[in-house]
Amino acid sequence: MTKASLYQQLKQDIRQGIWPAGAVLNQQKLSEYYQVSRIPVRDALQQLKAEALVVMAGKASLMVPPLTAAEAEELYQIRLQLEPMALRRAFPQLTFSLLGQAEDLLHKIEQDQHLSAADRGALNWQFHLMLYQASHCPHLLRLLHSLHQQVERYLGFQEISMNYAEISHQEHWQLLELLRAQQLDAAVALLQQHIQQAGELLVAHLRLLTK
Amino acid sequence: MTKASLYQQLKQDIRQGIWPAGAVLNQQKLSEYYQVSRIPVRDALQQLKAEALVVMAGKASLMVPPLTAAEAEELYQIRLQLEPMALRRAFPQLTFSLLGQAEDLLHKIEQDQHLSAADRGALNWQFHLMLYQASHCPHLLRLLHSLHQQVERYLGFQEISMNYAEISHQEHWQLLELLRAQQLDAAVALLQQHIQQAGELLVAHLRLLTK
DNA sequence: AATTAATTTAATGTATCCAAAAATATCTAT
DNA sequence: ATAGATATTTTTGGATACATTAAATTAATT
Repeated sequence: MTKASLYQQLKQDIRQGIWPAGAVLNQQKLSEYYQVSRIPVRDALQQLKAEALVVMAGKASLMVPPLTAAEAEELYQIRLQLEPMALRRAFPQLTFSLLGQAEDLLHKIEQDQHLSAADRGALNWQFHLMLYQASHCPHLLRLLHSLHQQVERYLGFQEISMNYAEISHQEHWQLLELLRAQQLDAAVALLQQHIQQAGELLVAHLRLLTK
Repeated sequence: MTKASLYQQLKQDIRQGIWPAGAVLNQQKLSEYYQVSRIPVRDALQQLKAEALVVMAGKASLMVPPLTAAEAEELYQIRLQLEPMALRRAFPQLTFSLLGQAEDLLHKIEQDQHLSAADRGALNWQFHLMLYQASHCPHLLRLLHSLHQQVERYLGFQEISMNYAEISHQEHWQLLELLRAQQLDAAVALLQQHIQQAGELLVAHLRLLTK
């Protein structure tokens, strides 16, 4: 288990609930669990902390942040501001090659019926990223990637991702069509609606759970 | 030199050009310079890397990222999307106490004529933050803070910060007035103009320098 | 009985040492 | 002389050991 992969592993394990929301992550436990010394654990935690995938709990300890409707709402609002921007900036440099690669991803999602929620989520994000990366805005892409990782923690709720998968998928095809037809404004409008809708669905669900 | 302060110190020293853009930061040099072992240096670098205040140079080495017009433009565009959002979300919870504290900051900037560019920048940001923090959006505030730190690296160009200081300051007073008068839309419009103008000034200056 | 102070326990922070990897310099062959 | 390969040096990554600080338990006092 090398350093970069420990970071990846920890992140994945947080997503998958091995270290659930609210769990306190101490270096010793983690170093025993992953069979490494505390040093790489610290490095990984430091990185995760900077991305807010773990947060301070008390004065020196770290924990997996709890899931709240308020946080989900905030994250989606930020995406709602930034993703349209990414699409607009990518648009002039979108090539048919990129659009084709994006289409390939959609086909892959359609064909593999037995995808886990996590895998489907990853592919969905790859689709979005494929479009955005033509923007050549490294900071923006980094931010969006980070936001998406935080949102991903909420997608453990199977009901949501299942309910959402179909609408979402259809809208992805529409998005591609609009981009092919050079209809930027319509594409952005669709994207906004797409994000807002997903956010509202998630928040509504979370509010039900916590009441 | 304790851990948290080493991180702060390094960040400040990068801002102040002790480690200039393009400089390769190796752990040994830093640990000698700051008279600590490599471990806290590594921690600090890891954190800075996650915030993109240092970037990979080659396969395993880190460097202070170069300053480019393209990056500055990107950072200001992101701010332009997020800060209006922060202000809108803060607005309903803005108290006269907060507005008063913001006003105090403006007075402080006015009175201390002999402020360094860095100190002035810090106070300016505190002013903005004072308004935004009522939004109670931790992620948004964290993002904005991070963006601001990156932008700060560009404010070493004295001409810019001087040229900009006066306009900026006047607009800050206007912003406060509009908020006191409950004119949210006008305040947001002013804020947008304020950010865009600052961004354009900076980018124009950078393009001149690199040509 | 409750609250605070003190002591113990546990966790984090740091230093030194060793191993692995990367960057650099050197050497050979064309 | 240059390109490639090899050896050397430098630098980063990781483990163990120690110091310091935070947390928890216990004891003492009101």
